[in-house]
Amino acid sequence: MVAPFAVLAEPARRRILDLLRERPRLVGELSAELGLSQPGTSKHLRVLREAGLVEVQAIAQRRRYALRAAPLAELDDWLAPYRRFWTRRLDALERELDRMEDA
Amino acid sequence: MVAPFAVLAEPARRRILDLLRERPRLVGELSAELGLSQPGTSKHLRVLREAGLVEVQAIAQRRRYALRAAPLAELDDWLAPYRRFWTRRLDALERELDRMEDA
DNA sequence: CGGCTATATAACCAAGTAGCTATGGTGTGG
DNA sequence: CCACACCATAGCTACTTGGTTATATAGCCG
Repeated sequence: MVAPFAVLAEPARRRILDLLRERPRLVGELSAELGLSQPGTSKHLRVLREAGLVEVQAIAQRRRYALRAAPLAELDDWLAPYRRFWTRRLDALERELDRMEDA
Repeated sequence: MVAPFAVLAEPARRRILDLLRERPRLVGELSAELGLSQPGTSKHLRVLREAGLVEVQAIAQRRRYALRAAPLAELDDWLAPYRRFWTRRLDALERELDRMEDA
């Protein structure tokens, strides 16, 4: 139940979640798509599992991993109070772009 | 221009941003509030600076650090496609809580 | 100018970790 | 029931990193 920040610091793990967002996958599929060794993939999956970010379904000797996005809410909560800081800037940028289009 | 994920994996750095969200601060203030050594604090500030998450203003021999939230948008972008996955669950939870209140 | 304050950088160390290969466990299918 | 496929874990290594102390740089003030 480590904060998801540390878990998501690893690009490979973000990539796994991106893939699972599409549909659940077997370890072998993930390993192939990541271009990573099978044990390496399993290690990342373990971290994600312990963080509650994925759930496993056993199908014979296979393991189907699926996304569990709930813990990401914690990340969103941390982010929330910052949102107004950059939306302002984006608004300013948009106005700037609009001005450039006019010219 | 490292992805902000790795930068924010460190609790001390998230704490720094939280403090700067309130108001800009000097290194000494941050060091004190974090309970960290001054060099340690400076090291974190360097990482945040290189990630574009803070900006510095020199005042004599002091350094006033301020929040620059723009790079957090990248984090928000990554998070966006996941949002619908847990809002569903939260909605369900809310309905459940409403039901409990009624009882 | 001399000493003090504020900060950055350097050098070092201990701990964590991501990758690998090797191996173990388990269920399938021929 | 046996050889194989799928996956997890163990064990190793190289690298990264967060913390420290020591030192350098720079500006202030008496």
